[in-house]
Amino acid sequence: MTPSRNLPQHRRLYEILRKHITEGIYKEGDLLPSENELCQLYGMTRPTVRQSLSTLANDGYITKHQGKGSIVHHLPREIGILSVSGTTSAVGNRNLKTRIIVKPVLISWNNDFMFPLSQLEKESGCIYMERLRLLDDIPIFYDISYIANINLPRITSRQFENRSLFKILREHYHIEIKGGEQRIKAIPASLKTSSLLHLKKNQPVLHLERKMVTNVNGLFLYSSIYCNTEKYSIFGRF
Amino acid sequence: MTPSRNLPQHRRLYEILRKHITEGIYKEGDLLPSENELCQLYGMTRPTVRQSLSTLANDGYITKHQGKGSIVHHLPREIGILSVSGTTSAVGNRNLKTRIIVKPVLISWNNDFMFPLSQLEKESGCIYMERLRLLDDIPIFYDISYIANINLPRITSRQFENRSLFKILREHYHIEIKGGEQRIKAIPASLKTSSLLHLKKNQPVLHLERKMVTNVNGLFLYSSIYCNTEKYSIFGRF
DNA sequence: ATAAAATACTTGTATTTACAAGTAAAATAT
DNA sequence: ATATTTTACTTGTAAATACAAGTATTTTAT
Repeated sequence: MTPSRNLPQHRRLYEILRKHITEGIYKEGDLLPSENELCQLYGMTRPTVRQSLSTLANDGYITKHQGKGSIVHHLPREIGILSVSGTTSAVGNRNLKTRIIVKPVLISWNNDFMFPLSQLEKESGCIYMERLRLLDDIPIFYDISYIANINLPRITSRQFENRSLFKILREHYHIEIKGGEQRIKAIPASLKTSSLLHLKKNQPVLHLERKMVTNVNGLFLYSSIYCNTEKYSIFGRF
Repeated sequence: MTPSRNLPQHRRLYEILRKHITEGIYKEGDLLPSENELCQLYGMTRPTVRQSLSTLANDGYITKHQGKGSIVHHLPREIGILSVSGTTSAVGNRNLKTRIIVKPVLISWNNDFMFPLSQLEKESGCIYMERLRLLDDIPIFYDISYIANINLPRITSRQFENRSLFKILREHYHIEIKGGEQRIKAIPASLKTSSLLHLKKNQPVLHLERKMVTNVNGLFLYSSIYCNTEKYSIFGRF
């Protein structure tokens, strides 16, 4: 069930603390146990514990302060790697729904795909899907996903409603997103995007093209995302 | 001159390698010297060297591959922390200019500033400036900067033309950007932004609101950036 | 009561040592 | 010649140890 076995120790502790933070066991502004306490608690040495904390800090879950401790933040990191933050009110317990526009189907790659593809990817074909994601019943993201069909049995027949694509890839295929790159533009809404996102034609829309690197060698996830940023902003740390 | 003295060793090596990468001594795709070679070259032990490389990897300058080595990338991290990548052609030797719209002046903070401010910041007043940044003579960024006036003597009289604000802060005040957060939206261009960015009114513009954390406790940099993304995209790694 | 100094914490830096695991090239056997 | 195995590299993980430096509290002196 849990993917916690046969992981390196520092990674195990990272996952434990990350879970505790995202589940709210540690709250915004709380101090994490000190490094020495974590050593005792989990039977590790300080360099190992420090490696976990260092990764957490890099991922924005904590900030470390010499002489003081590690302070918890748990704002971002929802909805895939993207996160939204309300411009008017706080985020709060968001009511997020996913609606499938085009169910996962196997197609061949477009010739002028937004990112260069490897030979293996081209030969494998492409799993294509379109989803609309709503926050409090307001359409926020129109998301077109592309995945190379490399060792993903039965993926086209899975249920994606109200479930994160990333969660499914993680739980069923042990695929983790390690990072990636993206290009961001502001463009006028096309007829299709404007109708899906409940906007007028030519209203500004945020367009992201992203390539995500996974823990599986040669397997990347691609997506083209159109965002309605009228009421919400894209939030990010760097 | 060089700020390399009395830095920790791992930081020193980080700065050296970063410089070599950005100056093109190591080229895209090159392998960095192995960890053991770097140990010998710079008289450090492997954990120290590994810490430098780990930071470089986190910052996107290299990717590490077990059994192979560390591969150099030197795309991003220009123009402040932002970076652009051409949508039509490659980036190449970009011809970047900065034009001052409003010279640095000391003002008081706006009451409904885009980020919450500390008491110290409010009391210190605000150094305000507006700049326009052009790539190949095309206006790309209209950049409004806000800095709390905390220990920054003579900053309002400095030359900012064609020089990065970050470089000046780094060289003259030893201020380094450690990270930050940002909100991104697509909005219609106002009259002012459209004229500055050579766009028609109501054309889509990318709007960033960012808060940057520095190595100086309590000192943050804020900026509101309007981007013309007609020909260029914002590029980022995550 | 107030201010200064000592203290007990915290994280930061750095060395040394050892073995595991992935990669690529060289040596060997077929 | 080709395939296989070995070898020599690379980075990854992990422990044990030591001291430096920043922070906050407690104690002490005024």
